[in-house]
Amino acid sequence: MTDQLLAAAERFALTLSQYGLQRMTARVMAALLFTQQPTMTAGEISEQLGVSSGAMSGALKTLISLGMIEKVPAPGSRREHFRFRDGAWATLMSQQNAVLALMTDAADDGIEVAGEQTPAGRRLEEMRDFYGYMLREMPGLIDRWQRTRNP
Amino acid sequence: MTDQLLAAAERFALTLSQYGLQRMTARVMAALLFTQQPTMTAGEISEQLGVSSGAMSGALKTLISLGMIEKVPAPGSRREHFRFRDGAWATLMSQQNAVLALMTDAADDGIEVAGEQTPAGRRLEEMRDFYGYMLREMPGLIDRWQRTRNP
DNA sequence: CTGAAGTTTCAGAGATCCGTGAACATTCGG
DNA sequence: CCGAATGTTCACGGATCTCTGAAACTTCAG
Repeated sequence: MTDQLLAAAERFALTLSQYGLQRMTARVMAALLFTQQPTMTAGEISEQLGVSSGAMSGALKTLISLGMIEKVPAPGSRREHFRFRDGAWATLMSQQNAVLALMTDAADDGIEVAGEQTPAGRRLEEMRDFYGYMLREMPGLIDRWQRTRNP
Repeated sequence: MTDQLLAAAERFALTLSQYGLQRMTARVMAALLFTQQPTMTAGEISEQLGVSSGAMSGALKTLISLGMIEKVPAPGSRREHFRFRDGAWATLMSQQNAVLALMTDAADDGIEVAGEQTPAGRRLEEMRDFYGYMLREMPGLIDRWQRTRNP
């Protein structure tokens, strides 16, 4: 693993962490994305990043729950191996749908309290309509991408 | 403004802040979204939320730069009035395109360093392809929504 | 069954982030 | 112009979040 590749990985992690992802989670994701090995063990990652095994455990758990990485059934001797999942990015984007649904619901709640024919009600209706639209359209969009991959 | 509406606003702000938005920014956004007035002044918002004017200034600046709210040219007497912008949500979603572009670029960088015919290169190609696809599709998606609004 | 390697959990230290409050700047009515 | 009302900036302190380190737990080879 060249220094240049390591540097690119860290740069990427830094960017991600500016967009809401925890720093350690971003670094671990980057490590698994940029490594030339097919998989890495928790120990390898924590050594490469120079962080404790405790931090590893947390970050790996998060990434698994996000559907970005997966445990690999240990080929032979050692312990847990991890790898970046095929289709991880599409999975990540799909999970945004939950957020869209949340926004739609929040708007509905607000409309109920505010009343439809009020300033707040009208504002909330625009919000509900927009997120409702996105919620209907996104799954198809992602689906179409997946179909171009696996025809 | 009923207590019930205020409560719904705070609940909404809390949700937003769990998804990356700063707490204060989320609360101010919620106040302007849920108010029954057409506009609010900075003073009105900070009083309603019980926070300092300093915090207001920062939050309002952020929301303006995000394209979520706008200054209203002061109808008559007082100072700055603010209101939630028409089409704010679509604007917000459009700004995500910058993130998509960033991800695409990061992948390109990585591929250049890693080489195409390597494990890292192939992983990064999937990433580049996915974000490239989203980047091409999103503007049209949002455009179509805007066209249904203003035919 | 035993012990070593690996992993998870968690309390607390350290770092980071955010809002306050006050000083400074700006704007507009008079 | 002047000055009162409003807006902005920023250093500081408190709140929050994150990582470490160590102890407990798990798993597996022998």
